[in-house]
Amino acid sequence: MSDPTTAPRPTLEAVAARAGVSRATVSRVVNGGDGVREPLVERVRQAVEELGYVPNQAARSLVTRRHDAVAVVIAEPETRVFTDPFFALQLRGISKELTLHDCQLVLLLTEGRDDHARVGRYLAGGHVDGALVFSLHLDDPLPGLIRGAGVPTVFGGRPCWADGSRGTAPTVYVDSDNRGGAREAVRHLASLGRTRIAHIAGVLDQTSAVDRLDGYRDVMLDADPRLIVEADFTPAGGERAMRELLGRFPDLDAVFAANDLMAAGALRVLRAVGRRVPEDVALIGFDDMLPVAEQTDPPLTTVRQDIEQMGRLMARLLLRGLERRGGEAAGTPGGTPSSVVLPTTLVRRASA
Amino acid sequence: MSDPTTAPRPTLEAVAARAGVSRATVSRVVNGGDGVREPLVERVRQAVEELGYVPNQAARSLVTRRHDAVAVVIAEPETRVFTDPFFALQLRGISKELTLHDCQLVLLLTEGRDDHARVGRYLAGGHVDGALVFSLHLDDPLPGLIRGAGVPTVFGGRPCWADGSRGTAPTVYVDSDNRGGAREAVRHLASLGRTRIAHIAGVLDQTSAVDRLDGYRDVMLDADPRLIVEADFTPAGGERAMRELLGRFPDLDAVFAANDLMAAGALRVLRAVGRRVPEDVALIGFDDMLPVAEQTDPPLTTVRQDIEQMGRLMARLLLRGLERRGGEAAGTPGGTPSSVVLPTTLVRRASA
DNA sequence: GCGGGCGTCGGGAGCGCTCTCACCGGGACT
DNA sequence: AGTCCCGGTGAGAGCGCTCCCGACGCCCGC
Repeated sequence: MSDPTTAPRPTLEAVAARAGVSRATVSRVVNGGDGVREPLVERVRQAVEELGYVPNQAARSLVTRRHDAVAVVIAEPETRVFTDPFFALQLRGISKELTLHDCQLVLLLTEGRDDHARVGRYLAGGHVDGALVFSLHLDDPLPGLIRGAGVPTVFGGRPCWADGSRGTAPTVYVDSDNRGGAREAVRHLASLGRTRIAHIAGVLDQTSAVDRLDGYRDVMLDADPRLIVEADFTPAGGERAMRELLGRFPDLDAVFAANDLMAAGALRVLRAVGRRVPEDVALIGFDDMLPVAEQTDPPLTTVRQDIEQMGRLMARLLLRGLERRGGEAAGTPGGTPSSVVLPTTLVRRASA
Repeated sequence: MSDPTTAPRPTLEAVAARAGVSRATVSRVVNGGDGVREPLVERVRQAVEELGYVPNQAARSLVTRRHDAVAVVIAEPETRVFTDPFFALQLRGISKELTLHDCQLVLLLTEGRDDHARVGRYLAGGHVDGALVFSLHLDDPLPGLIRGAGVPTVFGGRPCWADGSRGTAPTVYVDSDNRGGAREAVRHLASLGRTRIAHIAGVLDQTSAVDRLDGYRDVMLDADPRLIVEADFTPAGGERAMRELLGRFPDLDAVFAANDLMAAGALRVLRAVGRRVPEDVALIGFDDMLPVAEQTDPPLTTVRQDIEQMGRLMARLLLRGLERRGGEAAGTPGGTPSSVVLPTTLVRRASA
């Protein structure tokens, strides 16, 4: 706690008095200064400076119905998903972009049903201009709630319903090219002369896991389906899956895991049973989660996605949509911002 | 983007009309319903329900001068520090506690000087009721700015000035017992019969690094100062430091690293030069950063801090301070909330 | 049976801002 | 020379809410 004597903050009125102009003029200057002659602008600026005037956002919002704030909703931050730097990087990207536009970031973390209701109410309450939503699971009710709330929204990661082209309003999302990345990884394994290539999939109620699996399948057109094991994105899950796979196919010579954590688990099992990586079994992960991918022995070859960039893009898309709204109401050139899929890159280290 | 036709949200007035009462009565019901007779309360509640009324926070703030929102300021989220789940967990703890009190979380990430000014302006602008601030570096101007802004604040981690008892206003912070945890780690190494115990310190412009070093010194009272090497909290730094130490003391038999990342780096070097862990050299880290500590080989013995709990506590302390303010203005029993230092626990795995 | 007090309720002012509109002056045009 | 127009400025209304205060019962006590 600091200063308990809350000094009364100067108001527009006070600035106007000091500058010898009307409230309206001060307001104009504060909001860009268009239509005010230079000498007056200067006088007002100085008064603002001297008084340390800061606009009262509440009063402003009351009349403009804008808040210069967007909500970032992160659903179900279980320890597992929260443990990786994914969201931190997204947030950083989002924050940078929002800052550029003088927009605040209201963070909403949810877990469990009642939280969903709370978030729904908050968004519907019109406290923010828009929302950036991360919802990982197929059965998550949150996206539906949000669409109901009528708040402009951009999703992080392709939401589940966005694959079938429903008759619904267009959903804007930013995702990385999970499928393409997976394809590249598997192709790389194939180019190494590997033929028995297994896949440790993530939880298949997430589009990212499904897409990576699809990418694998794109390349391994007629592979034995038993080469695919679904796990849970954790190292322990990766271990179990690896053991399972080794049991089924003692002769397998490559593994593509749907994330680095599972790859790390798989790596431990491989080493434990005496398989050399990459000589006997080549291994590729996904995410390029640095503290893991660089720390394994050997360091992990993996598929990198530019997570911070995803965040920036989400924010940019949302803001663009918002200003379109405020502007010509409709029909402005450019049309509705549409979804973006960012490219991935294969990072070659030692494991494949 | 969704529904472009923004439906006009119902106002207090509308609810009042529908319930056949006055605005004032609706307001009373919405804010707890004290002093309104039951049948009326019920009627109003129903009207609220039917109209889907949500209070306009801006209008409310305008008169109450409260915002039901606190800022979380995270200074300098360099990739290194942002890469570990530390902030994510803190945020989760903070979010949970704030949610309990119907309080919003405004996230402010900063990097660089101009950002500081921006944050200072924002806080001084009175847009939030309080602030939770994470500032890691000794020379960070942010804490000063914030104190200047006159916003109730709780710090995450002991700020640098809080050690000397200045005549300034009391600073409230939440920290974990870095020094005690370090002591416990080093004592554990000693109890294993190790005598040549080295310390890989973190960047010493952070109080956490300094405290951990102090804890080491508390136990190793007359150790050779050359057993201490300052590194930068990264795996690469840990590697360099380890090599340095091995050069100086080929006979060292234990290492306490100020975080898990450096411990992981040290571990790689030890293995590379053929030292067995823990047989030849025992190794302890700090943080219990799961994706690292559990993935190393052998798994890392380390000092755990309950990060989420720290977050919760910070929020609780701040909120308590805020309600004291709003309440009896001053002199309420209980006094100013004071800083809290949370205990750490030694997690024994295989490396020591 | 009557006055004071308390518990409920409504009226109204006003929080600080934006925005519309009326006003005013000067240059260009008829 | 008079009129029109237009850029610049000020006055005033009103955004949706809270909170103060005054009005109105109602019950209790004398």
